[in-house]
Amino acid sequence: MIQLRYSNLFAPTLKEAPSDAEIKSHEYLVRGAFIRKVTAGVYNYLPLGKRVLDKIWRIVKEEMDNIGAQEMLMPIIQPAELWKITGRWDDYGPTMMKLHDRHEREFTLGPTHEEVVTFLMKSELSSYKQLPVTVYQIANKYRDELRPRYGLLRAREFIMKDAYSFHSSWKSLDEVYQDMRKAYEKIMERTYLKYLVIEAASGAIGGNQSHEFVSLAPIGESNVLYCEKCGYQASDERTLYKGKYEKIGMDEEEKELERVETPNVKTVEQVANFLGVDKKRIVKSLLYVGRKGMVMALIRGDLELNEEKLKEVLNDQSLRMATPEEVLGKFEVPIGFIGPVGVKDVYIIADHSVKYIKNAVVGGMKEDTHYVNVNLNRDFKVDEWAEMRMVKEGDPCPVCGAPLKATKGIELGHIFKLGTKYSEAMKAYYMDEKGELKPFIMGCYGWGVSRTLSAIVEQYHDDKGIIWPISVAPYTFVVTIVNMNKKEQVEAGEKIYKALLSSGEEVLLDDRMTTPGIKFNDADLIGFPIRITVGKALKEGKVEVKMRHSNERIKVDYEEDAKLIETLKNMKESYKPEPKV
RNA sequence: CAGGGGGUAGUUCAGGUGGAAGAACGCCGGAAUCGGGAUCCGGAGGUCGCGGGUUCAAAUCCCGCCCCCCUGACCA
Repeated sequence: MIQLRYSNLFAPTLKEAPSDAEIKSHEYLVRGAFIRKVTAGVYNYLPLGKRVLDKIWRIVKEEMDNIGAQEMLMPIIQPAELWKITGRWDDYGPTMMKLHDRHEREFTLGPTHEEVVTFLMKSELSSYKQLPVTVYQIANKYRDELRPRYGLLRAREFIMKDAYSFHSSWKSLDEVYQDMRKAYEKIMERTYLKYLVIEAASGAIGGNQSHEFVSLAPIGESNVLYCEKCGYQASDERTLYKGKYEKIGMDEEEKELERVETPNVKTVEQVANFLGVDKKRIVKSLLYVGRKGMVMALIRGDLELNEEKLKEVLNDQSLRMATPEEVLGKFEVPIGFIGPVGVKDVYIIADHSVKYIKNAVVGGMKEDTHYVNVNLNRDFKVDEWAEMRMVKEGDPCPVCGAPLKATKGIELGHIFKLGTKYSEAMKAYYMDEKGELKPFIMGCYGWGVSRTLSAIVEQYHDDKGIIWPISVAPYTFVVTIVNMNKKEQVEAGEKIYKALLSSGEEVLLDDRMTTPGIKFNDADLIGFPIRITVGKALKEGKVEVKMRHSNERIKVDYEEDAKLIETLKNMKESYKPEPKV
């Protein structure tokens, strides 16, 4: 039996919140001695944090093993060549931590492993008889986040479980996809997280499908739209607009095109105020840079453009907004005054909302001017129409039309049917029954393991600290000896501690030579589910047992081990903290 | 990357018009205590982010760099 007493535990708790903690999970994980920052977005896991991490790790591992996924380990350092084959050296580019060796060969610290695993399978699998195969790993990942924050939530180094499956049929992929879905639901249940499974696909295109597993939290960075009427749940980025298009001035006569002075009036808001028109009458012109050059995207002034949709429509993940300098270089017009009128050599793509605006307002293509009374086809042309708006709360549900509701969450899991994107790019083929070479059909499945710690703390805490669900608690019980100078308290504490240990429970004995207040506050902060207080009640032959979540306290006889253990196990059974959401 | 704030003890922070480095908490030793970070006495602990400059003298002024934090994410 391994014994570790609190007096020997490396758990430096903090009374004050660290100055950079903005959210409770970050504050409590640091104060409770679970983690310590090394540098922005990079953390040490202290012994308590490692214990919690191990529990989550084990849950994830067990659920993967249960569905027949095989654990392996892939390298953190990956050569640039692999990423150049799939084009992601540029697509993923800025988010990757890049480095080079002494010979100036380029590498990345892997943000994910599709390239590596596909390359592996390309060399090692050659026949349909060897398929399907699902492999996974739980390992460090690296992303050079624009701005790391929120402790483990948006970190630059983090621990992720990533699984990859290889198939010779879509049906087989679908089976593993469904298995993964169930496994993820089990992980959510075993960590007691309140969650939603949301559609992350923009439509049923060629069997491509994707779901996110989102742990609910107001501070979450995923925006979820859901429909109370039909049960539709999806990320806002992927929700299609299927509502009506408002007609703006469509009953008016087409007026004569006119260029007006709008000194220093740039944003839609400013233009609307300055000219005294509705924002809906303005056509917003956004310039993007992609693989095939520049693209101008148009959308009604009051709407937001959904970049994900644009990238998908144009099939170009490298798409990004042009910089002000690039805009100036292209049109010799500063941002704020560009528009589609007179544009010739730039591809123009427009949201359907633009179709229904007559006598619109657009940038004047000359500093400090705008065009008014602009009309489609007469004054500008559109090369392609698409649905590209960011759907918001209140917009109609794409399935049933009822108004959508919005909520926020933390993305923990993401499962994706990749299809043959990577296998084709990397020429990873197997031979089928007919002797033909076919690209592997693939799926990939991620789970943010380190991030799960934060997600749990976000849902399970109060103003004193963390309230761990037992399945992930660093220890289930803490035995608190109130007065270390009283021999009988020390003896009773030891006795209970050893009895719990030998009955297979995870327990920590707080034998520190310090005041009770410190012990109680640390216990609450760290969040042990059940505290056994060995103190003044000992005179009556009793110890006090306190539940962290409910504050319920009972006194129990401690003399008889068997009975005490039974009582404690019963209390453990009844320990059910409520998620805060 | 842009804009703003900051870097002084383990932590949270004062100090800043140039003139002997501070508080609280924590830590160490001791006393008295022992059911909610309690009290008293004594003590240790700093390259004031790094480098350069100005000066008799720099934490303080100037220049360069690094790091951290906040806001934003080019929505024209």
